[in-house]
Amino acid sequence: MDAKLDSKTNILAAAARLFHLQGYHATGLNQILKESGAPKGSLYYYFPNGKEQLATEAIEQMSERIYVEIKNSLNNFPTLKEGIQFYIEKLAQKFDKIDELESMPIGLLASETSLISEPLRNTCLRSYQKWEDLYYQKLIENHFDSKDASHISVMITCLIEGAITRSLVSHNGNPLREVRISLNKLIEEK
Amino acid sequence: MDAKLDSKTNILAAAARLFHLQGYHATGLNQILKESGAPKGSLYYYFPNGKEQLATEAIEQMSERIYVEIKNSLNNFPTLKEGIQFYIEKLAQKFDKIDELESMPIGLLASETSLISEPLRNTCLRSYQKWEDLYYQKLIENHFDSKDASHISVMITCLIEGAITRSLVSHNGNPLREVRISLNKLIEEK
DNA sequence: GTCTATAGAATGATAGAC
DNA sequence: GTCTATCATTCTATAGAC
Repeated sequence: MDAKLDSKTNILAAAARLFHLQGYHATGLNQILKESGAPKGSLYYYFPNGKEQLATEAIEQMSERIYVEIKNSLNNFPTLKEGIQFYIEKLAQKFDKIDELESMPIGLLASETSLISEPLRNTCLRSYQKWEDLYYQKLIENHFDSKDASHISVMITCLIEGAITRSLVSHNGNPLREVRISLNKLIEEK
Repeated sequence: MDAKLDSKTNILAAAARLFHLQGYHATGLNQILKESGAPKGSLYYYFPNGKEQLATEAIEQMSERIYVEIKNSLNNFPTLKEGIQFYIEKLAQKFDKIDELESMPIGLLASETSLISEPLRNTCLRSYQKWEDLYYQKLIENHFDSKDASHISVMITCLIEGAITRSLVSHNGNPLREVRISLNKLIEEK
């Protein structure tokens, strides 16, 4: 039973890593299978809808991982302002050593697939909304009104995704740090 | 002579459109040729370094087009604050009718290629820096000090790129409009 | 149920005819 | 110089052996 589960787990783990690092179209099923050690038949046994299903589940897994990471970051501090600073600094550090980068949020996959696959677009949309809800709830706790809270939540997603792209091109986490500073101005204490 | 130039021009125009809409790996050379009407031999005659060279020149062309668009937007207004609002609103409108979208800035290509091609990464980096220099110069004109101006310039790039991704996933330009509002707060008058 | 072998199409690239 | 025909490779997906 463990072996069975491991096969599916291994395929999904390899897929998640490669999809988020290289993108949807740059990642072949053969590469995923080679890295996971599983044969091709297993992939279509566990993921009968092929590449699209594999990508959907990979995004969901990554989404959940980031959700937990954000949640933990926010829980360490009384305000969103402080928590988000901590989270972004951790993110920035990943981009300083670009060679060791082994995962990043879903922006690349979202951009690649939003125009060609409704299931993948919806998965990405739900991910963003789940993260934004974490920000939103924390802002409500911090006595922001609902309208401001929901505005700032979307802003944070945009800022982080854009800064990730910009950091990737710069080969360092400095753009993320610029964003971190700006968020201080954007999230005014109530 | 016109025919010669047209062949190269047509290939590049089709490539620029498809690369920016679909991404680097999702766009095949055959698709580019089919859309441009040119035969495959011509592509390798005009772009001997193949797909990578074609993408480089496509990004440079798109970069220049956006540069002019930003420049014109800023020239219409006395302050960066007002000019950038105008530019972003124009951008947002493109995402409201997602089916008619026929080009968007370079974020997707940048994310796809920054880890696998130094020439493409450098082309993207130069594009971002050229746009940021427009913002920077306008801010200096508006009497911002150099440090603030350079910080805000990078911020704007990150915000716009992130909001484009977010708008793509939402299938409307609202995230871009949220960003537009926030920029009012982030660019404080001096 | 697990996996091998392969189909069928598309990819980027090239050689060589005209 | 311009373009056609084809290369080897890789892609996703499937049929069928065990």
